[in-house]
Amino acid sequence: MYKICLVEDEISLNNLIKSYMEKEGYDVIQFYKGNDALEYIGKEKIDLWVLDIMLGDSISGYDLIKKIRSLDKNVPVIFTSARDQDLDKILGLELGSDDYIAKPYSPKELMLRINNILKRVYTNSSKIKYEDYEIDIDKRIVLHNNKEINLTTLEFDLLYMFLSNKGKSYSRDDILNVIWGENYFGSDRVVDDLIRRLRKKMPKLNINTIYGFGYRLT
Amino acid sequence: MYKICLVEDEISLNNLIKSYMEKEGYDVIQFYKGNDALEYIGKEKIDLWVLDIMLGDSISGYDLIKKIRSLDKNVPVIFTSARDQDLDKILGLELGSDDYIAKPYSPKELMLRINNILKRVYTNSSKIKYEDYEIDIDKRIVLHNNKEINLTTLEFDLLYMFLSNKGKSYSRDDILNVIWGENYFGSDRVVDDLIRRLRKKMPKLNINTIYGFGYRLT
DNA sequence: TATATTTGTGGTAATATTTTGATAAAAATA
DNA sequence: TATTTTTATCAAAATATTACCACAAATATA
Repeated sequence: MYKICLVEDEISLNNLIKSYMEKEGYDVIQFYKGNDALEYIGKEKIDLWVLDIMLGDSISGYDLIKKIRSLDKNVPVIFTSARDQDLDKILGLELGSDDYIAKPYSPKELMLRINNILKRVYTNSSKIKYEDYEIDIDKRIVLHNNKEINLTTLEFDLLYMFLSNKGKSYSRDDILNVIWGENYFGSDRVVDDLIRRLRKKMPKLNINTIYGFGYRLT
Repeated sequence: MYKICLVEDEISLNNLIKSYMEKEGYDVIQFYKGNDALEYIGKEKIDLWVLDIMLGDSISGYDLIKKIRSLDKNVPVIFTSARDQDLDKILGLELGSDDYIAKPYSPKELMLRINNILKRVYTNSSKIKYEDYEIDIDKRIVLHNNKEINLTTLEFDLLYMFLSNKGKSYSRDDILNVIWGENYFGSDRVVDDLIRRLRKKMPKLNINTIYGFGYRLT
C-alpha cells in the first residue's frame, strides 16, 4: 500500500482529496501547515508527496521540497498551485519533480496523475530492446522470451555501457574505467572474462572483438 | 540550440515533457494531433522527433515516420508507446539512429535519452568522409557503400594518422613513432607492409609514395 | 557463521596479426 | 644504359592477442 503525504492549507480541499485517496486505497498523511510537514519529513518513508506551493504560512512548498530532496533525490512529488509563475519556478529548480497541476483542478484529474506516477515510478520503467532481449535499465533485469536472464552487477554494467552507445568501440582501458573505476590496477584480462561471461549468458548479443584494441556491440 | 518536435496526444504529459525540454534549453514544437504534425513535417528543420505511436487520431506515429523519412533519412526519432507490439513493429521497419521508450516512462529517463542522442548524432559526430569511404573514429569502423571494411588496429591507426592531417608527408620514422611508439626498434620495413595492407583493403585511398622519404595521403 | 554467488587469476589452446626475409619492380643516379 | 637504391609484394614464421576453463579469492546472503 502506497503512503502519500498531502500538504494543503485549504482545509476543505485537503479533506476532499484525502477521502479520494483513501477510496483508491492509499495510506494518507495530511498536513494543513507547512511547519508541521517540515518537521515530519524524514520520519517515515513516503512514496509520493502532493505539495501546495503557497501554504499561507512562513513555510512554502519550496522549503519542503528542499528538505525532501536533501534526504531522497528520487521520490516523486506533485506540485499544485494557482499561479503559473510558481510552477515555472518549481520546474526551474527541480528535475526530480514528476508532475504539477494547476489549481483549480478536479480531484479526479489529480487522482489520475497520482495513479500514473506511482505506476511509472514503482512498477514500470524504461526498457531497451535488442534482438530478442528486453533490458530494463531501472530494474536491472534482462528478459529473453519473457524469461529472466540473471546477470551479475558487472555483467549488467557492461551490457549497459554497450547499449548506451551502440556501435562505439571501447578499448580495454575504457571498459576498465567505466566498470571497475579509475583506481583499479589489476590485470586487464578481467575484461576478457567478463566479455566471455556476458556472451555466454546472452549469445545473441553481437559483441565484436577488435583485435589489439577492445570490443564493441553492433 | 536544438529544435525538438514533440507529438503526443495526452495533453498533460505533452506539456510536462515540453517544460522539461525547455528547461534543458531546447526549442520545442509541440503537437497534440497527428494531423497537425503531419502537415508540419518539412516546414522547418527539426533536430529530433519524439513521437507517440498511438495518437488517438486517424494519423499514427507510423504515418509520421514515413513522411519524415521520405524527407530525411537520418534525423533521430524517439518513439514512445504503451504497447510492446508497437515497439516490435517499429523495430521491424526502422533502421535509423532511433530509440524507443515504453510508456509510462519517467521524464528524466526521456531527457537522458534525448541528451545522449543529440550528443551522439550532432556534436560527437566523429565521422570523416573520404571518397566513397565513411570513417567513424569512435566506432573504429570504415564503411564503403554501407559495407564494413575490416581493418586491424595498426591499419586503422595508420588511416587515422593520415586523415587527421590530410596532405601531410610522413617519414618512416614519423610513422613508426605514431603507430608503433617511441620504443620500437625493429626494422622500418614494417611500414611498407602496413601501407601495402591498407592500400589493398582501401584501394581508393590515395597514398603517395615519396621516394627516399615516406608517404602521404592526398 | 556457514553457504552461495560473484569476481579475479593463471595457464593453455585457439586465432589473428605482424614481422621477416626473399625476390621482383620501380625510381634515381651516373 | 647499367648500376644502385629504394619500394612493392608475398607467404611463411614469429609474435601478440584473445577465448576458454577451472579453481581460488572475495563478496554477498542466509
